[in-house]
Formats: sequence, C-alpha cells, structure tokens
Amino acid sequence: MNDTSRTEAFLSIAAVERDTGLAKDTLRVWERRYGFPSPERDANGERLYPQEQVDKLRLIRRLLDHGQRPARIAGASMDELNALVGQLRCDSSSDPAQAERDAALLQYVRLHRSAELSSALRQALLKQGLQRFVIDTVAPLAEAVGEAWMRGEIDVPEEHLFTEQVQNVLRSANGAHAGTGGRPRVLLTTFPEEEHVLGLLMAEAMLVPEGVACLSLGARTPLADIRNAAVGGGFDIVGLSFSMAYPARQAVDGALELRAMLPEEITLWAGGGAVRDKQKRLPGVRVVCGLEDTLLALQEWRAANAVAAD
Amino acid sequence: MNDTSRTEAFLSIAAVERDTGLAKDTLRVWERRYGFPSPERDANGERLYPQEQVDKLRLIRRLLDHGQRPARIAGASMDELNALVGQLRCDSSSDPAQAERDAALLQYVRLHRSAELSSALRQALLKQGLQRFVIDTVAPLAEAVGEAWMRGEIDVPEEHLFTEQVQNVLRSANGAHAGTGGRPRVLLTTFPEEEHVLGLLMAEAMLVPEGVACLSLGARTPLADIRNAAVGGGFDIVGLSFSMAYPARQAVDGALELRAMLPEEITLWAGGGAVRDKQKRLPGVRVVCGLEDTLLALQEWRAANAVAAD
DNA sequence: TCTTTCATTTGTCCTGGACAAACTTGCGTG
DNA sequence: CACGCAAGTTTGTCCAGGACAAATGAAAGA
Repeated sequence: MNDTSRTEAFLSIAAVERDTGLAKDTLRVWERRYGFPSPERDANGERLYPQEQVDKLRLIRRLLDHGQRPARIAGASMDELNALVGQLRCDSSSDPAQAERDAALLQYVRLHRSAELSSALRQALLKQGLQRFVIDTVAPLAEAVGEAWMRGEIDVPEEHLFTEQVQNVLRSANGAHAGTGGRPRVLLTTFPEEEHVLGLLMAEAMLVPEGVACLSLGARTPLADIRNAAVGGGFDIVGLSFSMAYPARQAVDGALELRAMLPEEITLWAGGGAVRDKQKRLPGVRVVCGLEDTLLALQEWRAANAVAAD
Repeated sequence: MNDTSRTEAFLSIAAVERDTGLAKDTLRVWERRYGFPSPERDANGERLYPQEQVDKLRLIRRLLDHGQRPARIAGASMDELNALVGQLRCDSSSDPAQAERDAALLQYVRLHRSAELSSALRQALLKQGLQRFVIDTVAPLAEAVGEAWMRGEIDVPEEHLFTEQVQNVLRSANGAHAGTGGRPRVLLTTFPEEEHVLGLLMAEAMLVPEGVACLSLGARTPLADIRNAAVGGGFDIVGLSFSMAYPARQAVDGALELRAMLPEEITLWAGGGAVRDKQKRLPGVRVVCGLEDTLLALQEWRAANAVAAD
C-alpha cells in the first residue's frame, strides 16, 4: 500500500505463524510434502518467507477453513485460488441497500477517517438499538473487514483502527446497561490462543438488553481458570467465542475438555466461525450459530430453568 | 464419563503451552537441560504433564517475567519458589488514606465482585474527573494488581476482570469527549510484542481532556505500519507504551528505529515501565515518565509549535 | 561511574522420522 | 436406495538431539 511496507519483504517462520495462524510444524511439513511454501534461507539456513508466499498462505488458510484440503490447493496458482475464493463469497448475499451502507463504512476504515467512522457507528447505534446495531452493522462490517484483510486490500493499522472504534462504541453501550442482579449469569471469554475480542463484545451486546448479567473476562483465559472463575463466581452459563481464524480442531477439543471440567449444571455455549456446523461433534455444548441464535439459546436456557429460577 | 476428568490430571504438551504460555520447544529443552518438567509418557512416547507440574510451570513463568532466570529456578522446590515470589514484592509506599481506598478496590478484584468494582470505578471517575481518576485511582490500582499477581494472590481471571472493567470505564469516558479537530493529533499504539493496552488508554485519558485529537490503534502494531499510519494520517505525535514486563533493550532499539523511520516533524513519545530512566539512551525521543509528565510533554510540544499552529 | 569485551545462558530453529485422528472411498446389508 | 461399517489416504502434531544467535551477567578498561 505504501512504499516502506515492502522494505522488509521477508518474514521468519515465527512471523508467518503469527500472520497466517499455521503452526511452524505445519509450514515445514507442507514444504516437505507439497513443495509449497518454498522459502529462501538466510546465512544460517533459517527459512525466510517472501511476502507474496505469505499472502498466498493466507488465502489457502481461508480456503482450508471452508473445507478445502491442502493437497488440492497447495500447488494451485494465485488465479486458481482467487477463483475458489470467489465461489465461496457468492453465498453471502443480502439486500443491496444494506450492502451500500456497509461499503460506506468500509471506506471510512480504509481511508483512516477515524472520526467519521466513530460517529457513523454511534449514529447507527442510536438509530437501530444495540441488538440490531450489532447484527446489521457491526457483524457485516467485521466480515467485510476480514475479507478485505484476506485479500490484502487493507493493512494492519486499518484493521486495528476498526477494532478500536468498535470496541469504544460497544463497551460504552454495554456499560450503560450494566444490569447487576439479572439471570442467567453469563461468563464470556476466549481460549488462550484466541485474541479476538469483538465476538465477545457482540455477544455481550446481544445479551445485556435481555436482562442477562454478563461478565466478560476478555480474551486469552486458560482452561483451568475459566473453570475456576465459572464455579467460583456462581455462573449459570459459560460463553466461548472463536474467530474464523481459530483452528477448528483445537476449538472442538478445548470445548469438550472444558465441558468435562465444568459441573453439569453450568451450561456451555460456543460461538463463532470456527465452531459453525460443529454441533454434532460437541455433545453437551450448545453451539450458537450466529448472533441471532444467541437469543434462541437464551430462551432455551430460561425455559429449561424456569422452575428453578424462582 | 465425567469422573475421569478428575483422575485424568494429565495434559498434552499443546495443552501445557496453552496454559503456561511456554512454547513446546521451550518445554522440551528445559526437560533436556534442567530435568524439569519431567512429564510421564503415553503408549506412543508422547509427553503427559501432571497437573502439579503445570502449576509449578505457571509459577516459574511469573518469576521469569520479573527477571529471574530459568537455570536458577527450574530445579527449585515449590517452597523456594514461593519464597522468591515473596522477595520480589517491590515495596512502594504512598499515603495511607489512599492505600486504604486502593485496598478496598483490590478486594473487589479479588472476590469477583465485578459489579461493585465497576460502580466504584465509575463513582471515582465522576468524583475526581478523568485525569485525576487515572492518576489517583487507576494507575495505583493497576500497580497493586500487578504486585498481587506476582505474589500469586490473584489469578488470571481476576487480572482479566480488572483489565476489562477499567477498559469499559476508560473507553466510555474517552469516547464521550471525542474531540475531532484539536491539535496536536496524537497516534497511540504499542509494538507487536506488547499486548498490554491499559497504558494506552490511560495516556489517552490524560490527553483527551486537553483538547488533543487522540487516535489509539490498540496494541501490537508492526513498526512499518506505525510509520505509515502516522505519515498517512497527518499526525503530529506518535505515542508508544511499554509495560514493565517489556524487555528494556528491545524497547530502546525499537524506539530508535522508529525514530529513524519517522520524518523529523513528527514527535515521538515513549512511556511506561520499560523506558523509565532511559531518556539519555533515546535521543530524539521524549520519554514520558509517568502520567503527569504527559501534560508536561504536551505543554512542551505546544510551546515549540505555537507559531506553526495558527 | 560508566562503557566495552568476553563467557554463559537461553529460546528458537533445523532435519527427518513416526503415528493417530480425520477424512474418503468402496463394499455389503437392511 | 439409504445407511453403516471396514480399509485406505491424508494431514496435523509430536519426537530426538543438534545448532546457533540473541540476551544476559561478569570482568576489564576508560
């Protein structure tokens, strides 16, 4: 995007792991098996990944998350990959008026118009109310930002700026409601490797207006600590958020492990991209498919615990 | 089905990496060099860490963050480790009335009284105003939490809870001011390895009431991106925050590198524990020693740029 | 007292082999 | 035809043990 952004066009394997979410071991074994990626080496024989290969890896990662398999796409060209990505994006259709608004907001993100972005967000919040704001504005925008990021159309600062502004707005709104005594009591957090916090804030924003007593621990809480906090704090529900980038396998394993650690009377919810369609592999866990399903899950809990509540 | 979760107190190496933050490679090499940890093996020769060793690793991790070295403490017993933690408490004394208030707040953090903590914070904010609130309440409390964390008196969830509540309050307050056209324009962020965000929020809270146009990019922004954002966004000042845990050397080197990348007319500020007393090693960088010094630095800038401003 | 030089510590990276879980495919049965 | 089960492939993670550079601490010099 700018001239200096390509001065250092080589990344170490650790940096690539950070940027793509692919483990070092995975990167090495792909190189061995598929011949891709094929990084340069420095004087000491350590891998140096050119930026273009990292971009390709990001694309591949995205396709993997959508069910493709490595052997098929590891050797594919950039064009073939883009064609596959194009196929994936067709199914996300919505009404055109909304798409136009989203595009305007996305433009604010791109151009560093932080003030405009902020006030546009606050305005939308006032107009739509918290829950619809999250569903109709924040979530689509987050997805648009994620896609633009994957396609390399926006850079780190833009993504950070977006996250910060949304956090400001949502935290203000959530704090304003601040119900103390409601039921159920919900504990929200993510696993240690998951640092994305927007999913938690959106979930909180869905629940707080329903009179739920929500407590978010933020991101990166170790499993044992989640359990201790849930039991010690007398919570009814533990809610986990997984971004699309989170390895599905780890999400499932971790959720099951936590389920086994928690006492039976505490309900476990899991939501976010990584656990979509994973309900059948998660017995005992309520997979929350999208933000609106949060309300359904809440209804279910209240129906099941109606007698015990009073 | 669920009784096994108690007896099965063994974690895989991946799970231990999650819970302790120590990389798999590090865990293996410690075992080789220091004989600790010494996990069991399963039928396939894979490591199985007993829960007690994981707990010990967590403690060791904390000591490492405060400057201890692995060779010294890897072989130590649990008692010796606890003794070391006791020694490390840096005795910071202040006036007793305030210490009492801090203690009360800290108690809220400890006991999972999130609602009380939240309302006590908001009350203090209203009473003191944003700037004094940050200086007299948030900063001392953050330090107290850090020390309690070191001594093992509080755990991950408590620390997370504290951070979340403070974020909620500060973000609401900062957002309410939301000056658009003020000068100078300040860009706040941290380096990629620094994930602590409270320092940024506190700095923003100090600046915003002074009519400064503050934009925080949050944590973990790569160097090149900071430069691009600062230049592209027309900022006057870039502010960096380093927690006490950040390696001082890395902070100095990084700040100097960024200084070299930035055009001369953009001022660079660096604040936080890692750069305290490092002014002499940072020519061209204004080291901000503590929150109150932020106001002084701002005055300096305004004095130096008074002519150019209008 | 402060900087510079040298020795030690320590985290990360390397290779190449192994294996179990997950997925695919093909087959036989209700 | 639907469906479950067995055999075959794919794929991510783990292991050992060697290597090295960055970080740190100690010693020497200005």
